[in-house]
Amino acid sequence: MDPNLKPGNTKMRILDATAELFMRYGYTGTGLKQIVADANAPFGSLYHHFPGGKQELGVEVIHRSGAMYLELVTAVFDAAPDIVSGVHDCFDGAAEVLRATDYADACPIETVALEVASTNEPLRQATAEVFESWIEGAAERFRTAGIGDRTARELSISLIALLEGAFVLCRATRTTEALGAAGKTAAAAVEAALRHVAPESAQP
Amino acid sequence: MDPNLKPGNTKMRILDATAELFMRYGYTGTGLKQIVADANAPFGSLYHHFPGGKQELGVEVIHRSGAMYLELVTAVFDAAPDIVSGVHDCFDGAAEVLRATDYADACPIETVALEVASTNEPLRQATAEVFESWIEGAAERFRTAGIGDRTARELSISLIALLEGAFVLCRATRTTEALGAAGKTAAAAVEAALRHVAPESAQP
DNA sequence: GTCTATACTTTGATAGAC
DNA sequence: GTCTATCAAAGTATAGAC
Repeated sequence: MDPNLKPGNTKMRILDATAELFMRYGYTGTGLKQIVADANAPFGSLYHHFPGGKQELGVEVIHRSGAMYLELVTAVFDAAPDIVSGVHDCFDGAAEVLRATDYADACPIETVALEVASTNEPLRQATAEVFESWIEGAAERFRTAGIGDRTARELSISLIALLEGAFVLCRATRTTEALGAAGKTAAAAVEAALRHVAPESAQP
Repeated sequence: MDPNLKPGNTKMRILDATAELFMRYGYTGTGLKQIVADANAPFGSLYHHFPGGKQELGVEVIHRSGAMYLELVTAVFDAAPDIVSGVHDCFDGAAEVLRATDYADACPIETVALEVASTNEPLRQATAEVFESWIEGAAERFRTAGIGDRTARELSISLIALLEGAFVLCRATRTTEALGAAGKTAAAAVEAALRHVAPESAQP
């Protein structure tokens, strides 16, 4: 880890503030002035730490948020007694966070991903890399549970799609109904995949 | 239908242009100047037809795009020999459109929904109404096939979440892999629900 | 109703003093 | 490295001639 990124650091505060603003207002909706205001940083230091301006800051925030979210989900799975419980915990936990933050904090990169997909190639690539890391992170876990390569990847993609799609519905409707329904479907999909695993290698 | 909305109409052209721009660049990323330019309309007529400015235009576009997309999906299902085929056709068709438009045209309101969820209440409400209409439209079809009320709604929500989530992944990665995986999971979920339907009332 | 010109604000970005 | 002042451009919105 970069030792220059101590908490309380100016650069660090800028990164954290940007991550939170991106989650709520998206990339285009977040102004640099609002970022430095929230980070209690002078305007000039933003361009000192990120000479590439908003885009460079955006790329760094995407990668950072993506890595943190992966860690978070990994921790939830590690704490769960089995994979299916882990899936439930993820969706339930997301619903809890969403409610607690007045339906503001869902996925840290989803909004940005959609905004930049057709307009900003470096940012688009950053979001793609994050999603790929999530997919492979989940797939690895499913393979360890004995699920075949191809199924593991398809299953991972489907779970992430269910989560991201539910985030859209929940934030729009200001309810957690969608996360509940999607969580059920996700758990069922994992159970179905585990049912096809040879019993001796199964780790439910 | 409002007879004033003939094709070629100024108002109509503004609505169409805005819908397309929202899909690619989102709400914040779309400027009014760009809208009137794409619609071949003078700037003043935008505020003549939409006195409420960008927000009023946005609400109308959301409702319009939502209704059109519902019609489109309904037509796909009606043309399919059975429900499971209909699900496959939807995901396959979406993938085809995405590829044909260089990964630009996915869901007409998803990006906007995420952008405005925490910032613009009238727009947020419009997106919520559209999603609710989609959910109930799908649920109605599943109930007709004999699936119970509660399951029909949960299934509908999950399918829409899978589709919206896959859109994010596909646009970010510029591949259609996610729509393929999500489509498989969606079809499997419908099949599982149909398996629990009493045989005499089943309409597969 | 159509269209042009313009007002006002905010945006991302830069220069340069300290 | 920190911080202030300012720039040019783009944003939404309005006024008013035709």
